[in-house]
Amino acid sequence: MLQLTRDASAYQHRDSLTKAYPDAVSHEPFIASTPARSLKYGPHDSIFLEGDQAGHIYEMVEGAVMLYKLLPDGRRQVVELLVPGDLFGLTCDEFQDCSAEALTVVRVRIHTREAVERSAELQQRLFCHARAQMQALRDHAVLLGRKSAMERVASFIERLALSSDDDAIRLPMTRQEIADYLGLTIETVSRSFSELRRRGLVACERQDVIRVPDLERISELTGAH
Amino acid sequence: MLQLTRDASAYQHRDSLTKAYPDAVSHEPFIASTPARSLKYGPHDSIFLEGDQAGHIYEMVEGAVMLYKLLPDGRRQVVELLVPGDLFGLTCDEFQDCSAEALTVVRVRIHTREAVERSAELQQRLFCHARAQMQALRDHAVLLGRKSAMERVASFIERLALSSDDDAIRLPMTRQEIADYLGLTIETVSRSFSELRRRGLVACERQDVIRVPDLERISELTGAH
DNA sequence: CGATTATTTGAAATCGCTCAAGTTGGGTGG
DNA sequence: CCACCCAACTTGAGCGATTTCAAATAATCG
Repeated sequence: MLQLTRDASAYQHRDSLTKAYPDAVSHEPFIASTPARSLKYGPHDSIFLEGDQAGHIYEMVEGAVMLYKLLPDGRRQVVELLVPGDLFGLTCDEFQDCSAEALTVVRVRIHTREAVERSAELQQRLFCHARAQMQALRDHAVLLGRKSAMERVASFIERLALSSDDDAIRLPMTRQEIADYLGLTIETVSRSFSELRRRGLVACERQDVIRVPDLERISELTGAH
Repeated sequence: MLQLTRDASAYQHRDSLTKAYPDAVSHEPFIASTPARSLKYGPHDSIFLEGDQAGHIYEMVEGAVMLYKLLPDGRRQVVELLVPGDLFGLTCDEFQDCSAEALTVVRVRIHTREAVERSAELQQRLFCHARAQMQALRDHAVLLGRKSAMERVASFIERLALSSDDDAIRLPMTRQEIADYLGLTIETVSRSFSELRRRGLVACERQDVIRVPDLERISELTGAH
């Protein structure tokens, strides 16, 4: 039976957004019992689009995926970043309410609705997962509604750094994708990174690999401390 | 068993944010089977605070509630508006991740976690409800991250108007609360309303009651059409 | 190595914010 | 019932953070 226990563990293993290099971050299957189909995507591959028939449940095994929505004039807002262990694609509706695109090489396992309906344990984890994602969305609403550009970028780096076990943090997204996630323009994101570099708070090895010598000083800039 | 069916009905009855006057919008119990405790709050009463022990599940029966988060320096972001039929207060964690405050006179029914764990039908509705709230949060992320001030206000009015059966729409929130919901300042919200009034797109009877003669023209301003 | 794309930087414009008065309106008590 | 009061709202002026527009530079991939 679905237990509404105080268990955040289902959302703890947020790792591979951050791995310096996306070498096989394997992840034990979320849904062990099912003969699930496995799929692989390359960077920038579309997984599904807003409005698509919502068929099954995707379980992240490796890589990073973004969920985004578009306005008719082309403005884009990235609403979620997904890493191994995360689930997505499940709606109560008939259709997807946002689009999903692979940021890196991505492996997902695909489960049918029926498989989910059969497994009580799965339902519980699914539910807790939804709650955790909701918490993340609320935090993101605070970021989008109330934080300055620098605070947004610092929050983003802090999140990556916290979930990284490596010293070098790989940015899984282009500047444009980061901008669309943080509700900024690409130029503002770039300027914020430059400013942090100038201040010695981040070091860039390559465009997409950064080092954070002192995470504490980044955290002070997030607005949440 | 928890059915992951394509059923958005659990989230359809968004009504009383909009009733011109909050006269007893009664709502059939979401959870019929439980001997649930009922509670009443007045406008601006706090229901719980971020960090409070997360005990039970609240079911909205009457009125409107806002969920919000604060940054340490006092900046506030309203992350959700709740109306009869909505559920809140349920976390996977031990603690509330945001605060809840009554906007109007509010009646809620309170259920224990145990009661929820006993009812399969309830779990399903709870789950679908969480999905629907998530969709709302994603839409709100688009608003906060990508829409102009006028587009935000128009989106807000459109939402109220769509869920209103009356011609007169009662704003259940002060300008400050609207501002904190839309990620703006109180002055910007006020100026946007004035601009809409000047253009004849809304008429104000009182500060907190407006009329929308032509909803179509408001919709054109939301950025989503 | 060259072409192409992504990123950075600069300068100017703009939208929304801040600060500072006014104004309105609803409620209260005389 | 009216005058007053207080809080909520509106309006104005100036400022500033972020965007926009335009190049320049750097990185990536054949």
